Amino acid sequence: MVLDSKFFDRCAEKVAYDLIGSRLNWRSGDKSYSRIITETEAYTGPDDLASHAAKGRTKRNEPMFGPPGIFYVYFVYGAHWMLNIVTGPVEFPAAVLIRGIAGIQGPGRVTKALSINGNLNRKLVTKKTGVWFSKPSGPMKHKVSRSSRVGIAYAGPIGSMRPYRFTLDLK
DNA sequence: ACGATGATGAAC
DNA sequence: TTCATCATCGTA
Repeated sequence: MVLDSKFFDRCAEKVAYDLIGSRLNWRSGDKSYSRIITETEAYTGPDDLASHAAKGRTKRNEPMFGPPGIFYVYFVYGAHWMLNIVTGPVEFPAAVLIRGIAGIQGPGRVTKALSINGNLNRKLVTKKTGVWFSKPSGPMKHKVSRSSRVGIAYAGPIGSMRPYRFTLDLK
């Protein structure tokens, strides 16, 4: 089943957890591709010191304040595009970063593999857009691990501590 | 372990 | 307009 705005209209932490084991789908030309999501991170609101939203509303983070189910794509380190999906509720700045899918580890590598760039920013997550998420309707049998987030030392010891990184546990 | 690389946000 | 910083990655 394709994940719609309703799925993303929940807190980022839950969405990030549920996305593990779900599928990231994309279209390239006339072909479609699909891979299991293996790593995500939640950025949970204005009080989350690791989040861009901790600085308030800016031109860059504007999409985070938008409706759940739109993409937040931004450029870092002069080299890499980061793929995020905004979570609910509307006007509450939160999002989930896609850090890895099967066979591709690292947020910059994911966007590179999918040829994702700023063009996707603010777009709604639908099949029509060309990048979407899906999940089997039955129960999934996998284990999810939690840990602290990567590359956010600027958030300080307290902000960095939150276990908002989710990974698929290979048994 | 470290430099590349350019947009971003805050300061001046 | 300048400056430090950055939700990273490839190379060493």
